[in-house]
Amino acid sequence: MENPDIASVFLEIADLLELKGAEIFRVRSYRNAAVVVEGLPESLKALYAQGGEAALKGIPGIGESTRGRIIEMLQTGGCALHAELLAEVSPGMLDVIKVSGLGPKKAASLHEKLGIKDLNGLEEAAAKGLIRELPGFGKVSEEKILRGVKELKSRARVFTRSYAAHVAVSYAAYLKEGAGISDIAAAGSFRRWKETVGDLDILAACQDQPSVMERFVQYPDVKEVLSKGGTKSSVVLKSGLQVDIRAIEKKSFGAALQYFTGSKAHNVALRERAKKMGLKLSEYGVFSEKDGSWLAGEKEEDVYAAVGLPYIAPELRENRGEIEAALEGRLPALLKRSDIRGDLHVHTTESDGTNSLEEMAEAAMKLGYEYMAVTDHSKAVGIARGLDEARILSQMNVIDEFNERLKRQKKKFIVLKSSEVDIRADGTLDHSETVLRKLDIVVASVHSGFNMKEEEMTGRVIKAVRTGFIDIIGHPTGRLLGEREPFHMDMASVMDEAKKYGTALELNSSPERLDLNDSHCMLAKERGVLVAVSTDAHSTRHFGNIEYGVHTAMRGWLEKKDILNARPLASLLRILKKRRQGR
DNA sequence: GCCGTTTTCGGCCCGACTGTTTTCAGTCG
Repeated sequence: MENPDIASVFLEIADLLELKGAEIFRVRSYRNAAVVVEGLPESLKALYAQGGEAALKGIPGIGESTRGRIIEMLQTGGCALHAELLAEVSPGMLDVIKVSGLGPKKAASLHEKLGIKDLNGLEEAAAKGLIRELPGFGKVSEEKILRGVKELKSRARVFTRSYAAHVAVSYAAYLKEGAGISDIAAAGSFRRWKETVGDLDILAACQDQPSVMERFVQYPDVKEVLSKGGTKSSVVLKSGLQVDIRAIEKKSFGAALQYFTGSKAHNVALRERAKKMGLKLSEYGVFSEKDGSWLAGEKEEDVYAAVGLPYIAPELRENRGEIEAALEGRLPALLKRSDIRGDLHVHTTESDGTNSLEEMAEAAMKLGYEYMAVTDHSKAVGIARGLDEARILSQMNVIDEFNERLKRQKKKFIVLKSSEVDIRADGTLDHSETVLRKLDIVVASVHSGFNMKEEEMTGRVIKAVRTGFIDIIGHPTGRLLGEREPFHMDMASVMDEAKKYGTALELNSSPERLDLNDSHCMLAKERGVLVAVSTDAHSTRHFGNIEYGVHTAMRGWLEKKDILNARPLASLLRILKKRRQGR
C-alpha cells in the first residue's frame, strides 16, 4: 500500500464513522490523517521498511492510533476497522453522502426510514416520491436529490488547471463588464497551483454585492444554479465544473483572498494560531477577541502580519510545515519564472515536434533563454519517428552549424546536442555509447512497459542510471493526469542512485504530466538531487508551459539553487563536465 | 482521535445558504 491508498482508506473510515454517528472530532482526525498522508513527500512504506515504527513517529496529525493502523495496512494490506465498518454500514452509503445536499445525518435518516442502501435505491425512492414524506425533507429537496444523483453518475470529477484557467479569465472579464468590481481574483486550489482543480473559486471586491450575484448566475455557460445568496453563490457550468463566487467589501479583500485560497488545513492552523493570540480570523478580517475591533484585512500580507507571520506564498499553503517555517524564518526563497535560464527538453520536426530547430531556437531566444537542448526521441519510439544513429549524427552536424551561425551573429544562445533516449525494458539505453559520448546532455525516459512490477521498474531505471550516461531522467513516473496512473517505482531508491551518479530528475511542465509532482520535489530536495524544470515542448507554443513547472516546483518548496536549468550556461556546462569525469 | 507558551483533560475554525421550519439543523467550503 502506498500513501494514496492509505489516505483513501482513512477517508472512507471517516465517512463510515460519520454515517454511524461517531463523534465528529474522531471523524475529523481520520480526515485530517488522510490529508497528511496524501501530502507526505516520503513513502510510508519505504519509511517503515527502513526505520520501523520509530520512523513513523512525529508526523503531525498522526497519533498512536492512526500510526497503528498505518502499520497494520503496510503489514497486511488491509485495515480491520475499515472492514468492520464496511460490514456495519452499507458501502453504497459512501456514494449517497456524495450527493449534493446530503450529508451523514440525512443519509442515515434515509437509510433508517426507507432502507436506502445505495445510489440506485436513493434514486428509486426519490422517483417514487417517498422522500418528501420524511420529516426534514420536502418536495424541493427530493427533486434536488434526484438531480444530484444524475449529476454524480455523469460528472467528471476533476478538471485540469489549464481548463479552469480558461474559465477563470472569461468569467472574470464577464463579471467586470457588469461594472462595480474593484478587484477580482480566482482563489482556491487554482491559486495554489494544484495540478487539478475540483472547482473554481472566484472572489470579487465590490459595493453592490447582490447585483454581482445576479450577474454571476446569468453567465451564458451556466447549466444549473446550486445556490444564490446576497454575498455567495454557486453554479455548475455545462462542462460540469462548479464555480463558486464570494462578493466582499474592498476592506476585507485580503482576508477573503487568504480564506478562499486555503488550503482548509492551512486555514484551520492559522485560525487556531490567531485564537491563541487573542484574535479572531475570518474572511472579513482579523479582529480582537476582546473588543471585536477590526485589525487587518485589506491585504493578504496584513492578515499574515497580524498573526505574527511573514507572507506565505499560496503554493506553500498545504499545512506541510509552512507555518512553523515562517515562524522560524526558514521559508524557502521560492523559484521564480525568471530564474529559468533555458529549456532542457525540446522536440523538433526531426521526431514528433511540429516546429523546426530554427523555430524552436527563435522562440527560446525570445524568452530570454541562454540555451535549449534538442531532445528528439530515439529509434525505439517508432511512433514518434525516433532517430536512429545515422539521423542523430547528422542532426548533431546541423546543430553545430546552427551554433556557428549564432556565434557569427553575436547571439548569446546555444543549442545543446541532446536526445530523449529511451530506457528499454531491460534498462539499457536506446543509443550506442559512441552516440551517447558525443551528446552535450542526455535525457533518458521510459516510454514502454508501464505495467512492470515495482521492483522490476525500479531495477530498470536504476540500471539505466548506472550506465553513467544519463544527465536527466525525463518524466520520471510516466503519468498522464486523468489518463494514465504513474507507474510503480520506488522513487526514493531511484533518487539515491541518481544522487550517486550526479543525475538530475526532470519536472516535466506539461500540464497533463507535472512529473515529478510537488511531493517528489520535496523528496528530491531532501535527497540532494537536482531538478530540471523542462517543458517537453513539441511546438513553440509549449514553451509557455514552463509556468506550470515553476509553480509545481514552488509547491515542492524548491529554490533557485535546487534547479539545474536555473544555472547560467557556464555553470550548467561545468556541472555536466564534472559529471562526465565521474563516470 | 490528536494535542499542549493557559491544558495529560478538555478543548478542537468560522460563517453563508438552503429548506424546512417558526428559530434552526444540516450542509458546504
